[in-house]
Amino acid sequence: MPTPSPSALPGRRGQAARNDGAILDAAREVFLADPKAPIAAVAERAGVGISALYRRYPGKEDLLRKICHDGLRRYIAEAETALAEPDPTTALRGFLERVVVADVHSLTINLAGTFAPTPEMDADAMRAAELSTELFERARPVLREGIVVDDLTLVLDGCAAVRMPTPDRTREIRLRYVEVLFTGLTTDPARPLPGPPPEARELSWRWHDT
Amino acid sequence: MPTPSPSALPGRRGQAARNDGAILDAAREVFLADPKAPIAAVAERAGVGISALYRRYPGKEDLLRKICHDGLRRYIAEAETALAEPDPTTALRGFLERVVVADVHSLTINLAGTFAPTPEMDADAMRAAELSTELFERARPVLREGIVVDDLTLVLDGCAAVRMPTPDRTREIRLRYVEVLFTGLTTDPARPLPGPPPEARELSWRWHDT
DNA sequence: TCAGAACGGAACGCTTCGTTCCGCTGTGGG
DNA sequence: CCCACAGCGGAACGAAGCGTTCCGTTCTGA
Repeated sequence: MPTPSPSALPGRRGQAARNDGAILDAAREVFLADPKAPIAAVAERAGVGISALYRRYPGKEDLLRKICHDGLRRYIAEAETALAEPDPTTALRGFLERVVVADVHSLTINLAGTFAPTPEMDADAMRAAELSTELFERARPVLREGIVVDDLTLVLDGCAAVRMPTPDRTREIRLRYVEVLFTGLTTDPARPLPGPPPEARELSWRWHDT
Repeated sequence: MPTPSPSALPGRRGQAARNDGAILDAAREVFLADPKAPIAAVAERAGVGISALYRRYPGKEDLLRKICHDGLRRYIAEAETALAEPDPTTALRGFLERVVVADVHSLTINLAGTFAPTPEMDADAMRAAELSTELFERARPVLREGIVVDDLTLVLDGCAAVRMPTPDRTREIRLRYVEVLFTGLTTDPARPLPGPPPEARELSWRWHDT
């Protein structure tokens, strides 16, 4: 964020600025593939030494937090983008697709519990919940009866679980999956939905170590 | 399987027979909650010492294999049960529901790669694939155009990813999820399914260490 | 020219975990 | 009525993995 210039300035400073980005990219990829990956794997993928990591972050947990918080912000941004779309159905579908493609939810799920959330993250999480709810409420008329906001979380959980040999293929298949799920959400057969719907309380348990 | 009597015979022999079952149950629960759980956690949950485990299985991998193979056999049994059902739609839906409730797929997914499959397991896996295919082909007329057998695996992947604070609640929510997915699979909107469908080759990669 | 920012990577110490081992106990066949 | 031993509990061991620190090196920008 406070990086003066993205990447193009020369010399040692430029190298350092480029490393900033490389480390974050590497961390996202590595921790997405394996949430328990060693920090050395991140350094290797970024093409830097371990000390380049520790120069920027006091410890592993801080890096994890950063990655996760960035994901949360991305989620919020996508929700805001979706709310600018006039048609509620298109808005919700597009939102789900973009969140799935950005792989934001995988981060949230896999990294939950591995670090202590900051108050700022709690605030952002609350905002994310508000935006999701608004998106959901707008689309409610086209949704199957009985579906609740927190069902969206489960849908994203399910999509995040789909894994293919390559990241590109994973994206393709997840979009296919979103299509099936969205059809399921927006089609109302006679049959009622089974079981009590999920509640927010049941979904936040991941954040507190068992 | 070759256990002479389930649990009711007295004395040391009976205790041992009861431990057999307790260890398997504990292993299923523990490895379901955390595939990388230490073997000591299994012993503790079963209420036995570590040596009681090593008396029965040469090593951790063997226990993992056993649990997973049992799950695969359960899968086959459920598929055969489903094939006895005359109505193809009911058969497929019931099959998915039962596999999800039995949590068989979670085992397969989470434990894949942690042990070397035996030839017998390979054979059973092939048989499972055949049965799934037959179940799928029978139901094809009611399925959305473009859906393929291997999409079923993805559906099960997604359901297995849903986690709730308690096992009971997890089952309930997963069934809700199956309902939504099944509706998505059996409803055919005008829109075509995106992306190339999954292939078997893409789904078996989990079994070979990366 | 040179102080020091930035870095690479070896080394350290700690934790975790699979496996082994030893000593104890209850039992069932003789 | 015994006692050999199946069955077991859990401490102990050794290996492996990982987060973090530390030291030597390089290159820059004032």
